[in-house]
Amino acid sequence: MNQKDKNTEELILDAANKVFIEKGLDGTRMQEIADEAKINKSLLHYYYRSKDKLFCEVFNKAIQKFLPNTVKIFDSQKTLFEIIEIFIEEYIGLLQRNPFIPMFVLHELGKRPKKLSETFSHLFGEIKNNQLVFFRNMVRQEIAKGEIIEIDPNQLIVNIMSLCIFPFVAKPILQTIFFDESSKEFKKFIQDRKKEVSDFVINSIKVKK
Amino acid sequence: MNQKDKNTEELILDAANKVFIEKGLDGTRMQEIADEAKINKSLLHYYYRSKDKLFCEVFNKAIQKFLPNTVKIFDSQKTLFEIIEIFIEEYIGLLQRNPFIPMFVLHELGKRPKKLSETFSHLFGEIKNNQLVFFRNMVRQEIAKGEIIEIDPNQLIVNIMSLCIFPFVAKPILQTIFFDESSKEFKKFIQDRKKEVSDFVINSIKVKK
DNA sequence: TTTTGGTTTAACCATTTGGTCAAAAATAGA
DNA sequence: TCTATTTTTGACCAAATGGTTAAACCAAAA
Repeated sequence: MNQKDKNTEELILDAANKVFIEKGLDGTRMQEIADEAKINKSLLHYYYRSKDKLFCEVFNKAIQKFLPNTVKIFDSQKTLFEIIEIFIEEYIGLLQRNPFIPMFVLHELGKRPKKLSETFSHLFGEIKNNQLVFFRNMVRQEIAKGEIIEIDPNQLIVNIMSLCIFPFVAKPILQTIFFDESSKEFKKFIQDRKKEVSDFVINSIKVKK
Repeated sequence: MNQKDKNTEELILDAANKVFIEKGLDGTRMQEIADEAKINKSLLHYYYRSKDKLFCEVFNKAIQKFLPNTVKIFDSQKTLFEIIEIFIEEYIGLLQRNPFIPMFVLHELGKRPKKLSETFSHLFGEIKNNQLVFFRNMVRQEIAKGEIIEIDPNQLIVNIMSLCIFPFVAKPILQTIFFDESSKEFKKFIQDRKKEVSDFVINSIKVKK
């Protein structure tokens, strides 16, 4: 759908998405969203009532993208290593397409952890009770089979998430220190990580026979 | 030095430190800093001229804490594995004592990458030209000696930094999903990571003979 | 005690900001 | 075409915000 064909409501949401994710809730001015959408500021309130309501729409979309959608990947037919490989490749790919979402979501959650955690608890619940349980069981099975070393499944999951997400959160500092501000080299570095991280993790937990 | 014995200038800096790091530049009100320091708002301008100047003082202190001080650790007498072990233990310890610094520094850098990167380029330069060179050479030597597997030193460094820093940036979401909002369990999880991350990294790169 | 210097305060200011409202414009239905 | 409904606009508002200033305060020197 072309930007021109979209109705005002969608134009606003797109603009709000861009500005909020770039500048955060506190750093965003309603006027700036209106300018970005090329519409009158009053329309923001006409369609979304308040800044906070509009923010919630944006945050909701963002956190749904950010939370890994593992339903398709977590498949009992695949080995643990296959699952890890596919997950890392797909999740880094998702972040390549949405590089600012991690900082946006994590920063807003950090500023208002209680309120936002409660509002979106249903999303976390689904992960906690389904996806995490599946993965933890799989890890424990592989440990029992002697395929991987003893490791706390939670630590393993956080390790994998850290390795995928952190470079996007730290992009400016990494680009300065490692790549002399070259965003091209940084992008290549990220692209390489799809394989690097996968190898790094599997190499660490695999039992060599 | 007791808080009561400090002079106004220090009281302000302490208060600014707390509020800025908690709420970020945009989320911070000058009045809130004054309240925190229990002094009149005009004194903020009397001692620090403007919000931006005060912010710079706070950010400068924060980024200096955040950038790993490896001078003492990077010692040619130690093995690479020793260096990695000590670094991870000490750096996670530093973050335990300053848990909000990573999000603060990375978020502000993300919002104004050009301005802040330029202002603090001297700090980055020192790391780039000394500490990183030392570590990269050490990694290449160990690869040549067959002690560790082939790996891009930059990827290894980013892996280590990711594993140390990310849990602090993602604290609220991790605490919700993994530990049912129990900050006690989260703290134990972090404490355990001092050894977990170290093992995870070394296990991944060590050549088994 | 008086003077002098830095320090602290309250009142004040200009601008910004989220938000409202009534009227105008556009659209759809009869 | 005329009417009813929805959409859009610009003027406006109250509160908040960073910042200024003149006067008050206070401790130390003369």
